[in-house]
Amino acid sequence: MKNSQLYKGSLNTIIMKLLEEKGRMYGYEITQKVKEITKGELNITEGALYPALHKLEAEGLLDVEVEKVDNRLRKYYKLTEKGTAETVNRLAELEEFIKNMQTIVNPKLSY
Amino acid sequence: MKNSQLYKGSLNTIIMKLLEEKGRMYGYEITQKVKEITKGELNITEGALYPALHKLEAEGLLDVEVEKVDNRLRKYYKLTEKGTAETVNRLAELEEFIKNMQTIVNPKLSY
DNA sequence: ATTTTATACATAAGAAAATTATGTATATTT
DNA sequence: AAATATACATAATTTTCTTATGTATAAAAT
Repeated sequence: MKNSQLYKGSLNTIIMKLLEEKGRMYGYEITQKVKEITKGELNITEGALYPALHKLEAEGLLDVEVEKVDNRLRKYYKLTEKGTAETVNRLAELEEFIKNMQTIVNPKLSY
Repeated sequence: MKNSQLYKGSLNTIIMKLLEEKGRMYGYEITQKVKEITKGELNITEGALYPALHKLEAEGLLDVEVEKVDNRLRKYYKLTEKGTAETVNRLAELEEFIKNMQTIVNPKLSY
């Protein structure tokens, strides 16, 4: 894994944003999608992903539906109403975060 | 503290970038500068800052000079040669990270 | 035909990085 | 005189992740 520690704390936001966009996804699908989007730069580990999904579900932000496809189990996750509302906040936070970090990296461009 | 969890993992990069820019800074000054830059959004806690500075120093990325100003102690930190070189890498990682996160938030703008 | 890789879930042990709480001390403001 | 600001520090705990391991089926490669 060549993930820099910068990604720490961003996993929940990433999951929620993808679910907002795609409607529903299963765990493995999320890891592949993120790998694709980041051109292989961010590889979400299973040890991080599954506990994160379980926690979001426990918090009432995600709903899960189990399906069997090709004789293999899939757990499809989607945002609850509460999760959808919270996603708005998380994305606003992310945009602020990006803006702030850009200001730190390149203070000249910030006005 | 209203810090979102997104900032987790970015403290070292923030410290190093500020030191690259200002030459040398002391701990408290760093917290104030970051608060100013982010318009109060990011408040670095002392419990995070001081251990981080000590670790960067132990890794040979920072040098420290103790000074007494107005009868109060200040520990001025600056990048070592190794630290300056490493800062280049960290900033490149940060730019990649920001790019990737932007792609996730706004997939339409990414091509 | 058998081994490896891919798909698909899960959890436990440990590490890393933060929060929260607490402590010391001086200077300034209310 | 009390509260806030400046300036450092660390210990206990929590959060989040990595690493390692486990189960099981399907597809691809040797």
